[in-house]
Amino acid sequence: MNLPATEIRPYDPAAIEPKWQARWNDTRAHEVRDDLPREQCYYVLEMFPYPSGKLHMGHVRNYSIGDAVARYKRMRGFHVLHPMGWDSFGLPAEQAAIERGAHPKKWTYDNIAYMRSQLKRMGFSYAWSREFACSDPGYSAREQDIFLDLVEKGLVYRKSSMVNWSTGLNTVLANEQVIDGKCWRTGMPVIQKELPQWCVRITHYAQELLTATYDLPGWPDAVLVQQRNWIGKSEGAEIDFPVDGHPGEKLTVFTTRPDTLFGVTFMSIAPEHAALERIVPASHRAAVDAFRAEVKKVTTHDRMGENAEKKGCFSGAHVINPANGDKVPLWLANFVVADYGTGAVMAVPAHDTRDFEFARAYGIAVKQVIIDDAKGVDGKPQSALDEAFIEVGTLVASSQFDGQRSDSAKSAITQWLAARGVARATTTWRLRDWGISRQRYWGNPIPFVYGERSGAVPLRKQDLPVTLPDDVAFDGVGNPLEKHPSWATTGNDGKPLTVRTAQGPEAARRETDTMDTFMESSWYFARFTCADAAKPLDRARVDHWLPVDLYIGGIEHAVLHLLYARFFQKALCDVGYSSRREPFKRLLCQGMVTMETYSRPGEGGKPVWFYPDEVEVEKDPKGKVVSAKSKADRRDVVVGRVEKMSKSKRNTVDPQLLIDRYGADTARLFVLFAAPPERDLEWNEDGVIGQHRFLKRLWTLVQEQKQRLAAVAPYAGAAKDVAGADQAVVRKIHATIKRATDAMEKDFSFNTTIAACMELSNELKPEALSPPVLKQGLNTLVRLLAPMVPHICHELWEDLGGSIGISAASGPSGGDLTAAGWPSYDETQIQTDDVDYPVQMQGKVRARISLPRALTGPALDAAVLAHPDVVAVIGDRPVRKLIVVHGKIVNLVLG
RNA sequence: GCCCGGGUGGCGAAAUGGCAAACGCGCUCGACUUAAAAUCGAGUCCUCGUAAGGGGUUGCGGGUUCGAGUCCCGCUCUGGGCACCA
Repeated sequence: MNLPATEIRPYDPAAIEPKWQARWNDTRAHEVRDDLPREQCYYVLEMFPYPSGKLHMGHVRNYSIGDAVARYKRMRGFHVLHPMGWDSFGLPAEQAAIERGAHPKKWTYDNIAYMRSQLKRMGFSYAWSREFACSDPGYSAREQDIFLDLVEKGLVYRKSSMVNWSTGLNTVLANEQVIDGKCWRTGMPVIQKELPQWCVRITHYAQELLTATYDLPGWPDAVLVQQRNWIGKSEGAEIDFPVDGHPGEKLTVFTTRPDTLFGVTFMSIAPEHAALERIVPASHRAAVDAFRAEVKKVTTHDRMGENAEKKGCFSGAHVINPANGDKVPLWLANFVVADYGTGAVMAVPAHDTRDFEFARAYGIAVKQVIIDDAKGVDGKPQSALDEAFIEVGTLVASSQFDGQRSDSAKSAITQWLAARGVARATTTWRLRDWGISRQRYWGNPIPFVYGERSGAVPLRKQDLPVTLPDDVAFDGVGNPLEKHPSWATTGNDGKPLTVRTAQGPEAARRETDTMDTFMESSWYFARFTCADAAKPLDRARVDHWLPVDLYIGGIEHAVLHLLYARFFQKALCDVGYSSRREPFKRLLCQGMVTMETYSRPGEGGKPVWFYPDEVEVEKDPKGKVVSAKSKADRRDVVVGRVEKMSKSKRNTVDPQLLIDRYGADTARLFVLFAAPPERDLEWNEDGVIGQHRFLKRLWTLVQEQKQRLAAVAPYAGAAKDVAGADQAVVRKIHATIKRATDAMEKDFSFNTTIAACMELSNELKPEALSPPVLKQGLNTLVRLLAPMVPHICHELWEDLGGSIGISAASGPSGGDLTAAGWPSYDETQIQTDDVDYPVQMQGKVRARISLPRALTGPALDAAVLAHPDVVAVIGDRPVRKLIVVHGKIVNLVLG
């Protein structure tokens, strides 16, 4: 009894989506209290965005995943904390100021306003009352408080050191921000420069950061492994080598292979090493100075990158091997890193690949002291090595250690030297302290001042916050704060800035560097638990909500943000703000949204990028782009590789177009359906139409049936009490709920959840079903889809009378969809009475037989063998083996 | 070089060791329409065959198993991370 098409309300997302968004907003539907039992609470968080202008596809994917989880958990009866904010300090704001004169603050907050409206238009269920931006005084000022707490705890120090200097940004970068020797933002070269820096002592937590990675079962292994590699613990020994002809002078090396000590034939040392001043003889001074100058000229990448040439220079000095008294030459080497280990390395060409190459190049002796066990131990070294032997073996030519295996000899040799006071067992870390000084305006000021005579002094908490001046000029060179006429020298009271000393007030100048923006993202998840607190953090609420139950974001943050955040949380504990030492219990790393890039070489080799809609592409039959032309001038552009969508490379697709055309629900459904969350998603929106059709079909079906179903109670009985299509659909309903629930609980495979819902939808044929079963089917679909496509589901739930049907798994009952809850299923309702067993022989299905599910064991075996179709397959051959897997399959092995 | 992923139709992808290709896109045919769009129905891995039906197929080569896309060994291609780190 379908109604005439003209009377059916068409599916109009532009009408129903704003309607529900307004209702959620007006009823503060997604706010949450902080005082409910923790086991009933759930904290789900997506990495907050940098307000770059507008949402991109990666955001839409990230937040659609998070919102589906948040809404699902609410339907399961949890009190869900699902907040959103803005990582709003950062370089692009300043670039905008330089390029088009927009003030960073205005540019940033305009972007936030627009992006907030986009998030609301997507219908994401955030607790908006907790929203903040990192550049808000309420956040940045409290971060300054925390900074002073860290200072007091000894976790911040000032150090002059070689830093990564971005020639593009005129600022310092952390190691993590240097990619292939280039700036991670601009791609411009990074050089080494000596500069005073504020450093945060992340290395203090190196061991804990490492150990705890073995106790984070909710994190993907790939991320944990990356963090372990980054922390880079290596155990070995420091060994002192006296310098020949300089009594009292020694050079200390760090090695992980003390077992090879008797094979040392030279020592290599970093060109920057301070001891060189004292020990290089006059005869070699000029050569050494020339070498050092040459090394200093090139960038770290050119000096030590994968294609860098190994270069060395003999220092003229010799050192004495403490194990055997050998006098070996000291070489400067460009590949020795000054700030790892001790900046000097004992070189064993026979047992180290790099030393071997260096020895070959400079004609230095190779002395073998470890013999490959596999080649037989005859107590003599092989005549000549053609490559370094770096495996475990047996020691030779090593005095009293001859015959020991190299793994046990490590500690034996270390102890022997330690007893003489010339070596110590040591652990060295790859992880360095985090330099946070940035020569930039749009960041959080570092709350220090420099007294004229007394040097760096932290501000007192009552003198905080340090606020940025608004009247600054941007010309793209250096730090605008430094060039401001008065800011650095004026106190909060407007008077000249001073520090107190025993001798009275002393004129002072503010630190003009600002903090690395990774500082802000290192504790925002904690601030969301108590965004209204007067203190930086309210310990009770932080401990109530942390650790975040599920944190969702891009895999590209595996070592940057995710390591800093773990460190910061530990530091916050140690200054008293929390007792939860790990911030994120479970981590879901969504794959990147990728797309081809289009470019042309521009001035100075810097490419000029094109947006996808500025080019016309030609595809091969597989859909791969083979060539492209600019629409503007009809000339070819270079089709680059498929990579992460990013504004700088312009390979972005604006999600707003999708929303405007199909609505937020379709956009959400599509990004969830296109691939499982952790897989990279090469953008192609050909499939969007399928998701839109599905929603439209569901909509139309409900509109057509709602009057017929108005007074009908959904079927709530067992499958066996109905027949035919009804019975099949009841089973399907339970099976679908099971699949959807498993996906939500186990692996967030929304793509298969959606597929399961489509299958159920395809079976809901009104003319074949009784009204109660049809209503149960529609109710179930609406509830299962609600976390992913909330607007249409709320609307349809109303159309269906808001009734409940299958009992809610948990949570209160009522007419509201969220309160109605997630449907539960009954495993026994899924199974049919008979099982269709495929009968397999030699890997091929030869027959299909139907037998009662109740049959098991020997009775089932007998029934299989007696079945006429099986008898026919067997023929007159003997049955060597019969495997019957109950409920699954039959396999015959014939003679 | 080392450490992680991944390789399944024309495409996005499914598949607790148990009937490979569910679901969707695209495509073909049909219905509705003056027509188009929208919508609905049927078909769509390859191959032999008019058909019924047969054979083959998850990057390559081996192995374990009654049974392998799935587990093990070796290779290969590919994406990502780390890297003269002593």
